[in-house]
Amino acid sequence: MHDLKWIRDNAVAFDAALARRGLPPRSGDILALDATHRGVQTRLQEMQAERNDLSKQIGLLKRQNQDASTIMAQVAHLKEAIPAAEGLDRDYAEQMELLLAALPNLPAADVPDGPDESANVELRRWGTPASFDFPALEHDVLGERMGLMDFEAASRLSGARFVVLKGALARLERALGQFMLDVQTEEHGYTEINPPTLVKDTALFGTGQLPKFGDDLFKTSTGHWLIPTAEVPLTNLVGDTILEEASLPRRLTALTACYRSEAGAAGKDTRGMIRQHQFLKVELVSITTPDQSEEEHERMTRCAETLLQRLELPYRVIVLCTGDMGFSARKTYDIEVWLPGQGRYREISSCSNCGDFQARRMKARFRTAEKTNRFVHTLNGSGLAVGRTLVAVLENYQQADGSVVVPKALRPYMGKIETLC
RNA sequence: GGAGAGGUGCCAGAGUGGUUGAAUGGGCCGGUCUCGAAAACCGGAGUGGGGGCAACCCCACCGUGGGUUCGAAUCCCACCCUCUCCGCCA
Repeated sequence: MHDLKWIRDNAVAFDAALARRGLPPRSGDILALDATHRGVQTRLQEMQAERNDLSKQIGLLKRQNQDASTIMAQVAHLKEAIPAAEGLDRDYAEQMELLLAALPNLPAADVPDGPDESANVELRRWGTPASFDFPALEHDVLGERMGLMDFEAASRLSGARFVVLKGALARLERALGQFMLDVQTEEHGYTEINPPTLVKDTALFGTGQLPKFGDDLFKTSTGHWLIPTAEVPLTNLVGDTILEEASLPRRLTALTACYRSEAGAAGKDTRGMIRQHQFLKVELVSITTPDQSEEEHERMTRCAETLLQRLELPYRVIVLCTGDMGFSARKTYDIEVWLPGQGRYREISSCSNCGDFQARRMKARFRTAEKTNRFVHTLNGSGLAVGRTLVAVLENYQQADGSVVVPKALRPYMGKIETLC
């Protein structure tokens, strides 16, 4: 949600920032509506003040058992005017809300401009893609050959874009989740949360999925939504609260199932378990002061990278250009892991700084030393999508005979299993 | 799912349709006292919005949204949420 006051004072900058997102200028519409709204508001408030004043006089007279009919006649003309003005006021406020809620966050100054993913900029690489002396296979081929990954069964149960994992492979996914959570909580200071995965629409509004992107979500017959990411419950945890500045940053993590309808992804990644309706993800969320937010963004990204380094999976980090960023983000780093079977890097984690965009929507403030309340900054990122990490492990650790070696970092979680075959 | 109780400020907890933005207690901030602290006493303090260079003025807010009224925390309706009991259930 945008700050209307800021737009009033920075209309040109606002439109310029929208332009970087490929959007037409909106400050004209917004400020015109704002002026009209404030005019109505002023008139309404004047009438309310008059009514309050006269009503007080009526109260005084009545208590003294005197006749108040003269004053009551004076106030009569407001009887229609005030409700009418109130209605207008509400309408304009609602229009403004719709107008602002539909606009995405403004990109940070150092985000590269560009229309789509082709303009993203690679920042760094870690690790060297292994060269196999045999043709590398894709994860789904490996998994099915081992009899540990069953897409047919999944489609009988649930249709397309689901998978059944079995035996050692199911355990490997569990091991990955445990490993990631342990590193983030024990080494990086994140507090583990086990949140609901069904939420109300207010929560989705707070993080920006609603009102615009409901099509991407699953909704239950009870009106609940299945979360597309644990960012939703984790971030909304601080919604409608005032935090003490000293308690920031707050770092939260959760391992949850995530659900996405993939409505706009028809035909994309239909094979394998790259793009599923349901997947596990370890999410990281930080709630910070504005001062801390940029540094925290870098830190969070490193926290996610650490996992790939421990797993010895080659990756690269890119910064998304203005045209490729999500709705709520002002800056986003994607971490892409190397997939030998596909012969390319593939997104495995996305770390976004949302500034105070979400905080304004869900009213998350902090109290400063001067005792004024300001909106917090929220940052969120996956501390890795577990399913895609599983894919990366399979493809990077595959052997000539089609078996897969368990990465060292996961051994403690795998019991006696050292190889999947 | 059935029955009941309730949602008021940082917390607890009053509140008769009319100077109630809201008693009281705790906590918090400032001060007096003290070498310092505690205790005691005095004082201060909500959030958002509109206007003004400013002192300051005005409006709204007692779960949410409507309604009745000159006037609503208080009365009416709907919804949401919480708690207790019963039923069902992993």
